[in-house]
Amino acid sequence: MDIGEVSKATGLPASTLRYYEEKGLIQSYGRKGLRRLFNQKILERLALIALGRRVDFSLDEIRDMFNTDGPDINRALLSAKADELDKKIKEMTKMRNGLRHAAACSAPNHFECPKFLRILKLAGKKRLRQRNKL
Amino acid sequence: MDIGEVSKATGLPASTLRYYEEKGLIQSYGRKGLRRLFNQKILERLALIALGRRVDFSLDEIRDMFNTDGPDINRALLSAKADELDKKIKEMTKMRNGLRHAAACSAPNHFECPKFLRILKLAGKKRLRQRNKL
DNA sequence: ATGCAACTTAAAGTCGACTTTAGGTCAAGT
DNA sequence: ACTTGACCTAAAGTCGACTTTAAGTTGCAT
Repeated sequence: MDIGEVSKATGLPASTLRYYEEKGLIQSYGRKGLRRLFNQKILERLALIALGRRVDFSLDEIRDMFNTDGPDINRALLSAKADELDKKIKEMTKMRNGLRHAAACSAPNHFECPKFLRILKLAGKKRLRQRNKL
Repeated sequence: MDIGEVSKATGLPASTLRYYEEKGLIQSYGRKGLRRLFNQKILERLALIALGRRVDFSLDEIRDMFNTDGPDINRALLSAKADELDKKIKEMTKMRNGLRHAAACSAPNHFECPKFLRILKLAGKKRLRQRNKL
């Protein structure tokens, strides 16, 4: 298939496909005249790249994950990436819960609502509490 | 507190704080000469901004979420953001599971391993199966 | 054989989120 | 009074991920 077909199939502009090739994320299997030729499995790879982008991997990271040279290095990289995702999933979950509360909350400034802040685990400690029991 | 203290307390460079002020994400309560003066609660707000950034909100989005003018508009925005996060959490979970498998998988090309692709729900359908039962 | 839509390249431009630079001001310690 | 380090502003620069532009080439339908 030529670049236009890949573009149509994926929704990505041809310029993006050329850019991805230049960066080493995809390859064409040859040319017809000047024109790049891609085979079917590019579509799967592009879907994978799109998913990677959605979960905030950089193009360089994605390219590295495709590189199967050092198998252990790759394994470690994948693991590290999984850990990173795990951390982010937790933060996003916390934030989502906070936002759900804020959207339902009657307080006029969500962002000072103690419940909201507690959900986000921001500033739980009351500072300046006068005359603390000693 | 002056900008240097805020910077020390948060780890953010002063230039970033000025930039955030310029963009309307934070305010100083006044000046001493030229120098901005911030009060304590800036720290909480900056922590919130940092969390927002971590979960991929843009500065404009964060600023909008702080704006409590149209209470319903704000509510709708928060809800929409929560939905968006939910969607992303699901994608990230899928990707994390895929990566965990890939890191443990014996196959040399993780990215063509059918199990991996199935976890990511990419390309489940075998195309070109010859002589299909009619 | 001709036309032209779809391709090609290299280089410049854009956008968000900052950072860096250049040149200036000033509060506070000696 | 003087120095100096921390602040100030406006403007330019950087980085990643593309997009746009300008100028050229070519497969294919007529």
